[in-house]
Amino acid sequence: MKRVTSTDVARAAGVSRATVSYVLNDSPDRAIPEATRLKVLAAAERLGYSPYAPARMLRRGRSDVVLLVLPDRPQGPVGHAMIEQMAATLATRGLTLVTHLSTAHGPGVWNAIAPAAVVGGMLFTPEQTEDMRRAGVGVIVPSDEQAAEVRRGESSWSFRIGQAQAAHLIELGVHPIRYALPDDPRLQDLARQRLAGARNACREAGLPEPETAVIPLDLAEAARLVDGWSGGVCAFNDEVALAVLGGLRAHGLRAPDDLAVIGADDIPAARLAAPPLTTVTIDAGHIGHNVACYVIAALSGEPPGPRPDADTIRVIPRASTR
Amino acid sequence: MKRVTSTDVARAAGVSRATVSYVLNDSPDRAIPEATRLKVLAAAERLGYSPYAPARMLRRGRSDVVLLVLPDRPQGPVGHAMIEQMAATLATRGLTLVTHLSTAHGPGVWNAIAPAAVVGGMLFTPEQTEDMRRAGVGVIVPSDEQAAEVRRGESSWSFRIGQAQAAHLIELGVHPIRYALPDDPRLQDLARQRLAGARNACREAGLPEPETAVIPLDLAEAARLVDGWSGGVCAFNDEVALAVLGGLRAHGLRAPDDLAVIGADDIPAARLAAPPLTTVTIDAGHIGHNVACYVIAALSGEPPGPRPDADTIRVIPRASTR
DNA sequence: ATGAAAGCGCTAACAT
DNA sequence: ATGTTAGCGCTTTCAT
Repeated sequence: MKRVTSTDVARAAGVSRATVSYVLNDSPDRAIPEATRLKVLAAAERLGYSPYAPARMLRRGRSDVVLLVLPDRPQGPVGHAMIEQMAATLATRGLTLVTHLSTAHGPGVWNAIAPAAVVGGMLFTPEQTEDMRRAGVGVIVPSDEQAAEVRRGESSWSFRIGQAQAAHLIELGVHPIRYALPDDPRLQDLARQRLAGARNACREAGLPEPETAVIPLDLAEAARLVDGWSGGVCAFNDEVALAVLGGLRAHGLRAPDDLAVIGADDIPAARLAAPPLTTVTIDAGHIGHNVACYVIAALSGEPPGPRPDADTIRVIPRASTR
Repeated sequence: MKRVTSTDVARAAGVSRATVSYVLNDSPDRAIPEATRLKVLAAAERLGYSPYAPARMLRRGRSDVVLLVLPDRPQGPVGHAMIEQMAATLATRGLTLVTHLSTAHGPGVWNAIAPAAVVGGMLFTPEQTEDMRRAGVGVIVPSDEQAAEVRRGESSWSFRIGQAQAAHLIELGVHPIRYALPDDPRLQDLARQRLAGARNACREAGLPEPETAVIPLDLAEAARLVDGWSGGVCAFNDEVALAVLGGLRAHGLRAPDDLAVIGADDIPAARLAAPPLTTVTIDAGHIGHNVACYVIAALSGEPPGPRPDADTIRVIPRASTR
């Protein structure tokens, strides 16, 4: 299978390679008569020509690819919607989004695809950042400053999810408040951030720190662990919340009377649980769009736009609280 | 931010660019004395050199990137494990896996990254295949023959999942058997295949075709729709199954006594449901590994290996049947 | 209005 | 054992 090059198109159209390039990129300040234009376009179409990306990149010194590096954990519907919206927004500027799981097999992906920008679904190590810089990546998200904010626990969406959960329980006057952690090692980073948010909400309300417990996704174990609990519990996510609900059921108890339970992420199973699970959700599309806009701005050297609004997080009250 | 090139390394090491290239790719049948080798390696390390992918691709005429194109629907834990394992296996051969959502914003991704192979999480249109060929993609999965098999409903894993569900119910002597479909439009293709598998199992057992019903992920709706059902139901996936279970509960009925329910995918919520949900699961790691091996073989021009074994699909019996 | 030619960074065939 | 050199396919400056 031989590659069709711009030379082929030039020959077929009876013009030079330069002219082909001008037409196909419709270069500004270039006067091409309609006749030639059409000839070239027709030839390109007929031959099924598409410029070879590596050569184009090499010459122009930049790429139209944005790389999203995801942490090694399944993306639920939220993550999916985020990626989808991000890709859509980037596409409006001719940018293509590809993703990669960050299990770090082999060396950095950025070397393999030389993207214009890299967006992290998590924080990067300084070595990684350095490596990306050397690979010629122009824009890195989160930037050093953004990463620092997250590390200080001031800004991440995860933090605010934890906050919203606890705030909801506090508003309901539930007490004491506990925090149920996942046992999956891949979720520990996220859990730390969400927990920090919940702690913060308690502190601000003048309440004691929530007690924490690791709840595996196993009915028998969960039942054992929730024995004697009362008040309310913020679960790391909906799955952990379902485990708590199940543990409760095993004792013949139920939410919210015996224990108020709030989850996070609003997975489909949440609304179908017994009882339906109160949860916290995040406007994934909005976030995806925002990130994409940030990348686009940064790539064109513009100053970073305003921070995304705070109203992307919402409690969805259902029967497991209230 | 200036790019570090092999010229810089050559200068720093006091050798030619060719030597640098030889050392870094440790080219076979090239005798490089240890002394030079170390000098070059040290210089490269110190300067933080990494070869520029586009230039390398241009010269070698091939890429080390494999592109996985996913259909526009959230990947559960199964999809995630599959991708993860596939990436791991590919990495052992120096191949990097990147993924892309196939919502077809803009033109094909393959033009943007010129991958060595493209693997589809779904079928490609003939136009897409043609486009990929022209973009120089060497290996395409599914191949035309594989795609034809899937279209004939003979081979896809989805088909076999449906089959396994119905077979389990049949073995239990449950009757009649229904099939519960999802209402998410993004799942219709998959649903068709799984349903076909269930139909096939019924036919082979000499049973009538299962009646179908679309069950939205909403308790009230589900309750209305399952009213009067008896026997057993194969749900498209665990979420639909949870809706059925919820609908049953609303009538004060329960599985398996009033209706046997079997799901698919074994999402975490399945084992936490009331009652715990019988489901069908697939050995994602095994599949990911197989696909990767197929790609590796095809890239080296070898004949395609043997078909993956059939034992990657398993019923996990829990309380909602039996 | 169009073409000729240089060169992006890299590898590999061919010297030396 | 190492260096010289010719492109890979593309865009773009400069000439015509």
